[in-house]
Amino acid sequence: MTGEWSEQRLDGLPLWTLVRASHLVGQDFGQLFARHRLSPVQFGVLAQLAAAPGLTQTELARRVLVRPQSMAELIGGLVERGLLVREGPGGRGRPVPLGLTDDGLALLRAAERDVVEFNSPGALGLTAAEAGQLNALLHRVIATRRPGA
Amino acid sequence: MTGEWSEQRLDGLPLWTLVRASHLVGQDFGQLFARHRLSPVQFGVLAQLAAAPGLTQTELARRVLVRPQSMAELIGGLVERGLLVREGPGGRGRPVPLGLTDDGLALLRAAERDVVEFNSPGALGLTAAEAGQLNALLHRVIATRRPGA
DNA sequence: GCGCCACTATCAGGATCCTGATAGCGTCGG
DNA sequence: CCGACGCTATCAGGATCCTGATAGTGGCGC
Repeated sequence: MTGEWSEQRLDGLPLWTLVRASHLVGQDFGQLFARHRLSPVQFGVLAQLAAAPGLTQTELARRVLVRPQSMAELIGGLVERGLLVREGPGGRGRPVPLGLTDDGLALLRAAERDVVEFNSPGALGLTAAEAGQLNALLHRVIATRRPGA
Repeated sequence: MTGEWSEQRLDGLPLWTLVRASHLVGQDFGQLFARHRLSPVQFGVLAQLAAAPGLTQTELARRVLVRPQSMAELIGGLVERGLLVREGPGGRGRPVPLGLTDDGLALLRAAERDVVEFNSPGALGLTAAEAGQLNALLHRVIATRRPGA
């Protein structure tokens, strides 16, 4: 059981394979979003904000899985580019609702087109049915790991 | 087609789901490996080295998907802890073969036990058959994205 | 033999995200 | 009324990995 080590001992573990695959895919996502001068996380912020306008900074952080501290600088860049607006006075301890501008929505749609193309079954090396299966299984894994939402 | 934005527009995209799932899983992997005072990448290095002793720093970097520059510090830590040995004189432009010590192999096995447990179908919320399917599909995605190896 | 070249390791600086600590706001019980 | 508490935003410092540039090694053709 604990004989010689072989590389294949890890190949049968779905979560380890998942992380390796994501590492690869994540790099490509980075390049894809860079064409729109966005980071993957920034794209996530835009998407969340389009679905639920008026989200606060911390709430947004929860949804894209980063810490609230990381949001400040990230959002600052988007605001400077006119893609987001801070609504309300803001300030040290006051919640700041964020909103998407028209430019922000337009950029989101443009980036989404690329993302959809990038996810086409052909680009994945899978059939449409297999891509659907993969997606469903991944959602199950997420649901198991995040009982809340 | 470009109507109102809804959050579900991204939910059907396998690669985007993949990255989100990996984000979650990656955090748990980090905690898991932290119990052995390892980072996920360091575990990868140990595993690669167990499978193929004598690998050079750059070759190792290629296999664990980081840049050679990131390896120096990472390996330094492992050498200081006596898990790895640099074989040969080394120096500025000379290839430095790395090797695993007995302690390194022992730690690798201990960590692997945790990883296997973490990957049990129960922990994934999947049946064994589904876990196998997921793993196979992910390997297909990796293969498509890395025609070489 | 000698310069060119592919490769390796390393230095320097930057981007991103983290943990821990600090400060302002609003509510709710006493 | 007011102090405790929970929440929000922010500051400070650190970890990790990146790109770009520098330096040493060994092989190859001329």
